[in-house]
Amino acid sequence: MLSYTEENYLKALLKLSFQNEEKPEAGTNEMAAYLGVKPATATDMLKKLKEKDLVTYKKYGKILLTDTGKKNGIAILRKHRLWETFLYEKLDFSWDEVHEVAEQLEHIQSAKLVDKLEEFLDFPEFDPHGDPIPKANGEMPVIAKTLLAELKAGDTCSVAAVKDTSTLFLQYLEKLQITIGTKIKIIEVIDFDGSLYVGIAGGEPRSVSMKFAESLFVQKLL
Amino acid sequence: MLSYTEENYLKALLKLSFQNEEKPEAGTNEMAAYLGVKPATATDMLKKLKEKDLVTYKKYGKILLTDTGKKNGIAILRKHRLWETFLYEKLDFSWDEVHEVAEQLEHIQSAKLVDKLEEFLDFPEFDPHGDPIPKANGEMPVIAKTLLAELKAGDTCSVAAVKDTSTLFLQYLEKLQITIGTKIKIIEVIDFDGSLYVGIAGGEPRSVSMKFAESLFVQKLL
DNA sequence: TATAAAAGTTAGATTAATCTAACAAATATT
DNA sequence: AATATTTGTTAGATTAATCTAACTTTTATA
Repeated sequence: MLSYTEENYLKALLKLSFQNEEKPEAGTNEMAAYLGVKPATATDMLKKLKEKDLVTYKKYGKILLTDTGKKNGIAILRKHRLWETFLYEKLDFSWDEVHEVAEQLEHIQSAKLVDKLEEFLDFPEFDPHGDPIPKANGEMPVIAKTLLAELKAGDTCSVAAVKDTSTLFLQYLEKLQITIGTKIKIIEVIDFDGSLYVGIAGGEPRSVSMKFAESLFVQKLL
Repeated sequence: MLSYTEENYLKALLKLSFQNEEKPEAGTNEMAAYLGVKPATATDMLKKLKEKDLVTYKKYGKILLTDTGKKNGIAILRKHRLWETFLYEKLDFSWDEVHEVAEQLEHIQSAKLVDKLEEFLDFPEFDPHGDPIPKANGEMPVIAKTLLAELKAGDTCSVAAVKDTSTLFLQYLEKLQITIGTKIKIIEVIDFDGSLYVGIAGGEPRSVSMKFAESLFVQKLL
């Protein structure tokens, strides 16, 4: 049985492994920063996780999840995203409110609960932020991720997921009435600062910053 | 902010206060036994709870919840019973499965979650075991509790709640197809051993033990 | 390549919750 | 009332997760 804290470390390592496609390994400081603890604390926990065969790592080396570690991490991610979906769809939580509560709910231990919840939600494939929800067997659709910033003038796309899940960004999206599935047309790319002039769901054209365009995953439409 | 453990102590004290109507105060050993810890541990925690003004107690004296302590305890009970209702009604958990998971869910911190959950469940008044669910303001219907064992031959009643919530008893009830609201008619009281000869929902008459009759709360019907 | 900077580790301390063993107080019994 | 039993407390230790401060290793840079 994993402790609440151990689970958080595994989830963090999994998330970090997603962040840098090429290299799924993480560093102690990186991990500590992600979890909001000091590096010394992370080192200690790493030893424990290694003892339990959840990570491979040696002193001053990189950290990598073992198969078991990854399996556990994915199970937690699955719970997190199912709960987010529940909060958003059934309890009318807003986009930016779901995360904090799901952080707690993801640690509830009950295999039956997770599976029943999934069934109750009618086997959703994506959470409210557009991220894929792992299946009970650990499978997880890998989606080609295109940033809005990668598109060119004339392209049209549909919002697929948010890269930045900060409250500030999510609330800004809500204000712009952008949600998963919203259509965006790139009218012009401003080379000077990388900002885009876009049409959102056929509305009045407006400008969005490069930072904005790099925080949104989209699916290019024909 | 209360810790997970502190919350459990408050809930235990509240439950114990319900158990003995007349005297709502509890003893150290009683409380330790209820929580499955050693008396020494309970004493330590008591000091902490006193420090936080959640209980009144002095050395070798009885333990009593303060108003704040009671308010907190009721809030936890409210969450517990709402979650039990959710599991039972929405996720098809059985009577005897809900408790264990609700024990975990009751510690999730989010006022919004509780209130939204209550709304989602359409403001239920009783949980699956027939116990009243406290309202957001702490109000809780106090129901006159009659034991099945108190009735006489010829009486008819409707099952109101279970006193014993052990898995064994709940599964036995399920086997007998007894649930909240089931009608029971007392055909005969066997003075020899206190057992009852009863008709359950108009079915074949059968005998139930005194222990059984003392584990079920009912509402007498005219 | 030598050194400075960054990254990571160790040692020692702290806090919360728990335990055991020994002791003290209150209650019950003869 | 004296004593035995039950009930409750204290002291000291343990474990998990965290910290700070000092130290070590690796990596980057002049």
